[in-house]
Amino acid sequence: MTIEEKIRMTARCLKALAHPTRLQIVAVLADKEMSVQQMTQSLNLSQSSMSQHLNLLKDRNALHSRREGSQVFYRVRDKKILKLIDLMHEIFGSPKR
Amino acid sequence: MTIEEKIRMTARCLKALAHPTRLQIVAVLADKEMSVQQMTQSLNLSQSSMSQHLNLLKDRNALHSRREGSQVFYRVRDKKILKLIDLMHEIFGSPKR
DNA sequence: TTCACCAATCGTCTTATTTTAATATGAGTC
DNA sequence: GACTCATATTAAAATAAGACGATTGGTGAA
Repeated sequence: MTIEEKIRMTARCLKALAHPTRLQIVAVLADKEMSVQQMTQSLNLSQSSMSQHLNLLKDRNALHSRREGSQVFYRVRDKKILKLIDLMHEIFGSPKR
Repeated sequence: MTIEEKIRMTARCLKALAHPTRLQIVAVLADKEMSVQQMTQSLNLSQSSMSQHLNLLKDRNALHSRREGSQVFYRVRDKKILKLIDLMHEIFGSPKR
């Protein structure tokens, strides 16, 4: 993997987290797994949108999914992601405007 | 600041880093400051684009700038940002595809 | 197999982001 | 002031991302 590829890759993954809804998803999944419909309700978003966000996060290796019957449960794949978000708050904690 | 605002704020700052060019900028500025033209050359980008990316990063508190005569030098405002990027690599290091 | 339920995908509309070219500002020199 | 070089700003066009309804797919129950 060239350095350019690595950079594109990292940007791609950052982008996955760089959306309010997806940050909320990760926050909600911080300590438990949830089904798509549970999240659809609790974050008040259409099922379609929710599914797309979840799929994106999964594709970028942020989430893991598990099917149980007709439901699909998602959870955070790596707790380090939560650490990353904390670090974000720490760095950009005091808003400029 | 409500929790929703905090989340929007964090997403906003993550978005600032979630672009290949801006990641490169931060990487290049990791250990030194550089003028706009130096970066324009070394990253092979138009002056206008570079200026806009730099301004975005500055607006999000990621960079700091200093004018010296007709030139403007940029540097990373907070070394923690570099830590953040390292953590990114660590988490998303092994690409899925 | 048919139905009901949950999730994923598709098509489209809307909105946001990025790039480019053109123009403007600002500093230093003559 | 006029001129040059370095940055910044603006406006337009190109591209990417997001939302939502409708459709499709998969699962289990009757």
